Amino acid sequence: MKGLSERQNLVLALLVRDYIESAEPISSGRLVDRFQLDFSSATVRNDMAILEDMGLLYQPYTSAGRIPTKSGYRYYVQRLMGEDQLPQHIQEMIRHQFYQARNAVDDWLSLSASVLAQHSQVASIVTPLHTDKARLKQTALLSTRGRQVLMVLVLNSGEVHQQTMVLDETYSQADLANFADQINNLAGGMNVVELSKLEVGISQKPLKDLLATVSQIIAGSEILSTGEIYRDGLANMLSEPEFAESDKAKQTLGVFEDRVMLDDLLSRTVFDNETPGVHVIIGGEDTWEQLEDCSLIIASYGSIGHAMGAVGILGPLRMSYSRGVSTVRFVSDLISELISESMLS
Amino acid sequence: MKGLSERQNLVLALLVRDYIESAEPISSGRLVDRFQLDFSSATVRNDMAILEDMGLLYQPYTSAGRIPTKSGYRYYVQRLMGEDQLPQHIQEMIRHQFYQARNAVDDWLSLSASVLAQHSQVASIVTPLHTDKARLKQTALLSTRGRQVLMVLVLNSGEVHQQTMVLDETYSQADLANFADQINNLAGGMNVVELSKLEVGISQKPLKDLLATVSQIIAGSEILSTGEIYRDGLANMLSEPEFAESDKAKQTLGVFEDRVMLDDLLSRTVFDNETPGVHVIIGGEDTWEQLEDCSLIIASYGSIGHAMGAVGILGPLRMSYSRGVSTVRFVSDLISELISESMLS
DNA sequence: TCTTAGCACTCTCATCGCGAGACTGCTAAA
DNA sequence: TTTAGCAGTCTCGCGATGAGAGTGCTAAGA
Repeated sequence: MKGLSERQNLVLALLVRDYIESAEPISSGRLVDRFQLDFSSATVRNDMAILEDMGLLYQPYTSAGRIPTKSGYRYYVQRLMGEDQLPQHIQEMIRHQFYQARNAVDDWLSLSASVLAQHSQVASIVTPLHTDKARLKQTALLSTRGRQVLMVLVLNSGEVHQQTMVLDETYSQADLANFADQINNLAGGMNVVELSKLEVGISQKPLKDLLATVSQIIAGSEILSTGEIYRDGLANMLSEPEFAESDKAKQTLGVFEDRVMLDDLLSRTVFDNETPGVHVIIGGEDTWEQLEDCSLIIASYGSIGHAMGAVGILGPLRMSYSRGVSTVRFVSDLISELISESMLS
Repeated sequence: MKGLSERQNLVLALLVRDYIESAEPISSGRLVDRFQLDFSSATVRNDMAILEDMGLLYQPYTSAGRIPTKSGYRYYVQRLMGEDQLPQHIQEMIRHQFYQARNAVDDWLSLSASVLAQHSQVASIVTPLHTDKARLKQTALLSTRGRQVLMVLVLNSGEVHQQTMVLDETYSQADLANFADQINNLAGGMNVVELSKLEVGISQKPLKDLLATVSQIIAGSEILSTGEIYRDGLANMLSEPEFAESDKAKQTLGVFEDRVMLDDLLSRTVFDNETPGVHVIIGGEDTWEQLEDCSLIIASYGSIGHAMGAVGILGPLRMSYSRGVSTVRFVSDLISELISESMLS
């Protein structure tokens, strides 16, 4: 992969950019024309042949223009693509939208999905907050109806969970407040493992059940696949010409609905990686077959040790990577910022 | 629309059923063959010609078989289609899935979306609970971090809302519990209008802000377009042959993402109608253009006066209406039942 | 050694024509 | 009122054809 000349890099970069715009195989002549190159189409043709030998380009058939291969895109993203920042006025606009939203994580996330879809013109995916090692911070119990109570937990990450449960008998709100206090004193600051040890020693009737529910909720919060995934912009993606045959469209749609795959993918990339920042996954990188014809640009938000989640976009191989990367980076940074602000205040 | 003979009704019914299965124009001969009719294809041809004159069928081109028109489907659904119950063992299976889920409305709804998609083989839509006239039942305040507190409201419908807010100074959990008590005493049982009157008379610093937030949340809960809409099974729908050209697919996908339209549609049908039960909307019924090539089967769940929402499925015109209606009916009844059980217990 | 002009060659794509096949509509008889 | 028979019509698939686009190669020039 070494030894691409300056000019070959230029040819590859221009070809990728042109193809991303036009969605048609790019010919040597067209490249020279459009970009006013000061060398001839024959020269470009020679370079193209070399790039093809290296597996960066291919021809859909003899004597057609060239199209980037997955490796071609990867090379482009890693070495040739300059990342352009999102224009200042668009940044302002997005910030404004976020500040107008209610001060709630859920709203931010669904807004993120819609912002990403709109500015990248492809489909977006946003996973909810998820805590690595959840510890109980605060408990509340509210009577709702008869023996049914609502338990609300705040975790140390700031994440909030709620669950209704039915107790053995009817208690007054004062009793419930008392139970909540006891739980906070007994179990405050504990994680799942510590909770399960604690449970063994408790046998009083309502408290035992309540603690069981607490630890069930906290355990549940540690599983990645919790909560709804926010999605938007599917229609954007389907309007791309590569999804004209509905086979591909269907396959890609499947990805969108396949939580198991998404979870696997996220935990193997954004969450499992030392290098933070934006990840670009091109054509499934030979690991996820269903993603063969798609690229994914994802980043985590939140902070390690506290609650985390992922935001990203899903588009055809032929998507605007520079735009995508800058949009995803901006949005993930923005949410992280908002969340940490809301935690500190 | 009067005066269809017994045999013409039969021909129409068989044709619709056959077309729903095969997705191909149905010829007179085929009908006689497949259903062992004891009259000839020429007779069927005559009846078909009459049905076509009445606008119930049409030919895509001269000397092709026939396809039902929207009116044809409507006639079929209203008069000819017997509704078959979901088979007993499938009912059991679905019930089982629901009882295994956590006892939380959110989980039931996302499960409903997946069940509907799976059993109807088209796409499903489930809107969250929504209260008609929300009244405050119970409040809790939990300190999360510094001056930030989490407010949790239970409405008389059983619906739960939460919102974080930042107070003017830091209060202890005991103070907060005290504030919550005050709010419950002052504002318990009130709706938005009453709350806004109450607010005028209050000027103590934290209480005033807290009450403002309460009424903001309750007001928010009265707007239909609140909370995530659960969706599933898009891939199912795209695999139908009518969505082979991606134009239609894209249009239909748009419907899926267009909350405004969905809200309009739901409020004009399920929510605004005296007749409860399952509604079938065929081809947008000349009101919603985007739905021209789709049918929608929807029903409300919950109960009038308490919290309500809608469940439904979205498929091509050529979908199995009998299956769809019975599935939607079963699921909506089941959720209603579960919700009212969870309220009473 | 690198670049470029020129040219033959290849492959796609749109178009056309044609024949087979599928159904219908009509007519006339039962 | 139903039915058999038949002519007529329209789609669809197939193969041929020709234009156009773009390449690879060769040989000359820098």
